[in-house]
Amino acid sequence: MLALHPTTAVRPLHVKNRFAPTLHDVARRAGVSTATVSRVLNDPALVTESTRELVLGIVEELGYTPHFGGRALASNRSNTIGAVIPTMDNAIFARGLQAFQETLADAGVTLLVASSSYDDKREFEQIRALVSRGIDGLMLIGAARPKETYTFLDRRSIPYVLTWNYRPDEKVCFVGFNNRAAASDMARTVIERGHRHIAMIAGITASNDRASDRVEGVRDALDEGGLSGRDLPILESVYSLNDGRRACAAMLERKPRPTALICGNDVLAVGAITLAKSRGLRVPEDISITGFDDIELAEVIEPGLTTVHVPHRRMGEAAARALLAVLEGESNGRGLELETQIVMRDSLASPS
Amino acid sequence: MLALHPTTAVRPLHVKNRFAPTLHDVARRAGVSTATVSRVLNDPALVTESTRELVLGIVEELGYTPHFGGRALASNRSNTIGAVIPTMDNAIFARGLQAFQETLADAGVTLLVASSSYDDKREFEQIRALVSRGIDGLMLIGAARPKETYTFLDRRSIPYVLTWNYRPDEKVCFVGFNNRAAASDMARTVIERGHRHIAMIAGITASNDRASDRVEGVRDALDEGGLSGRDLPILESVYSLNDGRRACAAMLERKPRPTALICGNDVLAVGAITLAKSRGLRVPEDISITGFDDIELAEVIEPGLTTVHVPHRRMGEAAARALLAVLEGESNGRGLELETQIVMRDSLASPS
DNA sequence: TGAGCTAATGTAAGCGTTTTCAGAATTTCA
DNA sequence: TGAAATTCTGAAAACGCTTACATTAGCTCA
Repeated sequence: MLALHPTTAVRPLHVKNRFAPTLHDVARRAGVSTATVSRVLNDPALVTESTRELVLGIVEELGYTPHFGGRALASNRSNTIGAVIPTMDNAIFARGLQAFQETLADAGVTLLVASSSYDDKREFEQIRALVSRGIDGLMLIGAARPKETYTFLDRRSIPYVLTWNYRPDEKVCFVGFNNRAAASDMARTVIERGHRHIAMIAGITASNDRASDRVEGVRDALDEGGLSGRDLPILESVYSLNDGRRACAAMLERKPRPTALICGNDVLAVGAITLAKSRGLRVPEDISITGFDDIELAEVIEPGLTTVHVPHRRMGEAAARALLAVLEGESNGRGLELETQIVMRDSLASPS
Repeated sequence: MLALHPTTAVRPLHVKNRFAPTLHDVARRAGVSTATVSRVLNDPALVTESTRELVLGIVEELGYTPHFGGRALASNRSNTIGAVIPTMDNAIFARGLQAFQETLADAGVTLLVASSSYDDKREFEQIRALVSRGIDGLMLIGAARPKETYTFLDRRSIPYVLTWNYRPDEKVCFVGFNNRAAASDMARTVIERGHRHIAMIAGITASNDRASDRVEGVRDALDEGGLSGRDLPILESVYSLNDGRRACAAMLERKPRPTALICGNDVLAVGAITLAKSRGLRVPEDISITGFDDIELAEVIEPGLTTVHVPHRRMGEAAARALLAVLEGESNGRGLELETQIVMRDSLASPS
């Protein structure tokens, strides 16, 4: 057997489902055919009330649960939708995903979640795993991934929705918000406050269109405001408080010191705020700091974080509905753009 | 590349999907039998090198992915483990779950996640859905659920692990920490600081053994410290900042006003801190507040939250390993108790 | 009454895999 | 060299379910 994966090579010893009753068991016990039992379960209207009750009783008594494999095989339908997110350990995805799942559950559709650890190859593997499980549709985060991934999906004709971003000019089905425009708005607000020395701490932009679009958005605003977008000092940083602190520390070394720090997400911004304060700087008097996402942290930190509010729950719901519509055959597959909103708290002010 | 274009995307409900290549397609193209292709994929050593390479080439060329349903049906095995958590939108579960999934992925096992919205019935439904998908094992949060759920799992002989709690005297397989003892430690620490007027804001204890064990732990410590555990003022509250604020406001009305507020989790504690501050109280000088979990928020709030640190990632990993061990038949199914630790920050001090 | 409906149920053919068993090809060794 | 042992490979039978089609039962109405 495979030496590479010794753990999987060893087959489970216990004999599974030895006691799992089958459709056939139910049918025999009820004295009807398997077809009838199947109908009771899938399309009860086709069956007389008395038979239905009889069968349901037996189902209950035996604790019967349909075997998904058999069902998927026979019907080529799974009532299942998949989602691949970069990581579960991130408040941003969690909220939207929870809403996505709730909307799906209300429609009787099961959600399977997998995570890619921000790795294109891993994402592809996970997509394959989901597809092989017969998912009827797929939700993905953002648009940046290898062409092969899309080719695979198209070849299998799996409908998919891209979320957490919206790009007006692309033909893919986005259900999300315009990261570039939103970041641009935020930067414009900063510029309007009178800041001229602006720096940015961005998320990692490789394979991450949300992060890179936010960078572009900030550059757009700078250019527009008569500052050079190309010369914007940028540091890319992993999504964690400590990395936000580190990046902020580096930015504070610059001469002249930036009077405003635009951060690619709230976690980085909060990290930056805590570092600035620990260095004896007052926020926003000595340095303004802005975020993006509006997670819980933004409201709790002192000073309150001025940031871009993203309607995560609404986005999750809308993505679910878009996918459900396609499955019902009642969608033209057009996407949906959601509005973001700048939340003014206390971390942004005019430079003194 | 219209993702949701109806003509290509919608699989008419009764028409078989003509796009996915099957084992048979691969076999025919390679000029071998389906048995050989299956062997190439599952047990390559059984096949001559030349045949193997030929087949693998075709697999690649066709973009073949085995159909999970067929496989599950034929082999009665799925290399899949399920998890049902109360909600995805909660930092506490997210971190442990991510670690759980990573450990599983390293072993070539897929994780299916479902969420129950803290509802016993819904949890049972989700478990059924997972079981019908042929999961080989299951992870659940806590121990409090109807007997029927356990009966069902036992009848199906699905091995399961209970996490986020550990109860020394029960013979179920727990991989977690002793909530009761940890809460007791925290309360003892508070008492040792000299507090006599202590109140508690707990999570909702119904169907939630973590929350109720924490309450019991605090009561234990009070009794032990010569204060009456039975008389502990308690408010139960949903997991959210605002509900924490509301509960704290109510507690501040009490005469005499508590000098210490023990909270069942960090979110409630942070909510309580922000409310206390907004009422002009100083924390910890006027009122001490403690939490439980040690999420990111605890480190960022001012003052830093004194709380119980839970090794979420280690717990997720350990739970995964425990389950994997059972699947390989090399485990007696005994659990594992992890240590928690009190993290002293600044929100706890002696009463003035 | 019975022809002609409709409604309810049954029969049986797959769906895509794995796996047992048997046969073919190759190697070994007396 | 030929029989026996050893590899490979293929045919075909499951696995649990859905569903097209066939059949039967229960009506209506002339």
